[in-house]
Amino acid sequence: MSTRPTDEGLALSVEVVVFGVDDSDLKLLARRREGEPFAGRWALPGGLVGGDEALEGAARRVLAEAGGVSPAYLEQLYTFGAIDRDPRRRTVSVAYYGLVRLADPRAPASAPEGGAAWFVASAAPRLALDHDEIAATARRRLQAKVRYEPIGFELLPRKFTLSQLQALYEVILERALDKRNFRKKILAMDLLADSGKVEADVARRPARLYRFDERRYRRLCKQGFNFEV
Amino acid sequence: MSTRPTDEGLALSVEVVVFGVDDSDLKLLARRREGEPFAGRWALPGGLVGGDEALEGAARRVLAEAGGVSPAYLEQLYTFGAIDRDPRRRTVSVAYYGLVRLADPRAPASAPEGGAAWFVASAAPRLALDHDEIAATARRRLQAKVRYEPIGFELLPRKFTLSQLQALYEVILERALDKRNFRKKILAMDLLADSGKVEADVARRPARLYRFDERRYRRLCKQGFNFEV
DNA sequence: CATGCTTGGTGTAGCTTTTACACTAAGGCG
DNA sequence: CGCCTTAGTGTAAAAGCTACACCAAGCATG
Repeated sequence: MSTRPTDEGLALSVEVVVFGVDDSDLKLLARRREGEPFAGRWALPGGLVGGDEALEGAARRVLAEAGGVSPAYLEQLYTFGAIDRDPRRRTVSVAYYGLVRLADPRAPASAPEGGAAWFVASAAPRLALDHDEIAATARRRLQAKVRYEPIGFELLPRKFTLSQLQALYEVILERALDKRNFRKKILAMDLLADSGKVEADVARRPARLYRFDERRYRRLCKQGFNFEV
Repeated sequence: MSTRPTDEGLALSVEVVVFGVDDSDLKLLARRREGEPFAGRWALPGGLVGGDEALEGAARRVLAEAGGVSPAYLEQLYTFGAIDRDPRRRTVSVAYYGLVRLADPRAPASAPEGGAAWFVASAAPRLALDHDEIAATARRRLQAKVRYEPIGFELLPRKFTLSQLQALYEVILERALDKRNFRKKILAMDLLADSGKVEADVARRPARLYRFDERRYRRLCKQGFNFEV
């Protein structure tokens, strides 16, 4: 029965798995490690939690530092605490996962700052420590959660077409969806507001642009509505 | 940007929410706090994580210490880290939740050891610190999870009747279920093995006793089967 | 300016799943 | 032997899901 006190060398950190969607790929943010061990290897953004810092605050801070990213959605994922997950010292890591709008002009997809880079999630390099496991857990969680909570919208620009939305779900869920059924279902939920506008600068029939109506969503939720795709 | 190093007074603990079902109530294990602050108040079993101790191991240890309980199911719930959640010092707490078979003769429902006691979950006393919030989170998680993973069986004796199972789901989900539809659905999944036996010592028509067939469940899962109630 | 190329946008029929609902069966008890 | 209690069973209507194919609109090209 192990009762060595906590402080004897136990460290607490956060790691953050950030997803974005660019065109038709689910992307993942990684950065090169600066410190030992595994300096120079790719890893998730992360770092120690300050003694007077909230956990989610620490997650946002490490993201701001690594890549200058500010996620539209951020949720605690799981806490990884295997005894030997870090070779230096016992480190317990609270993992978060987040979503960012890559298509937004404000978050240039290709060039995050500070040694960070976006990878297609299914073709990312191996990450240091147990970060591959953390990323895989985040991916499964995203896949599950996107089906019963409308968090997918956080990955699109504010105004989007139904085709963009469908493509997004197809990328995350890794399977094709029927166009008519998808549109029927989404529109029937009455969560999208028609912006009245259409796409510009496309060499084909332009599509209508919709917005996710968060007020209406919250109102419906109170009445027992359940999002599901 | 807060970067005080982790060790400056940051403590890591586990807290465990244990559920059991006795007759027709969902019960919750609590114990009286020994140390300050809030000595003598009811709280969740919990304690500091040893420097060389796994998180789940710590959860099992504190349960063994408080009440002598050994849960049939145990899962990490969430990590609570609000800066002021413990008045003494910054404490980050990894919460777990677990299920025990109260109806089992081996786990006497009424008399756990060591200052611990079972409470009907909806009528438990106020718990110290943020433990009410932790317990509420666990309850929501159990409610969600029981619907798409067959963990409810961990709360019943090994052999059980369909009425017991239905009553269990009604208690956890807090709503009535239709008897015929429930039986149809559960039996159609082909996860229960008829034990061939029936209840004894009941003053009415005795019901068939079933067992949950875990081998078959795992086999079906590999074929893409999804439990759902 | 006509043609073609590309993606947008729409309805229906069959099938599966879910819901609602009420009576007989079996055993112990008095 | 009659009564009490819970066990155990089927069906019909409604809702939801799946599969599937063609015309529309705008731009580009010759």
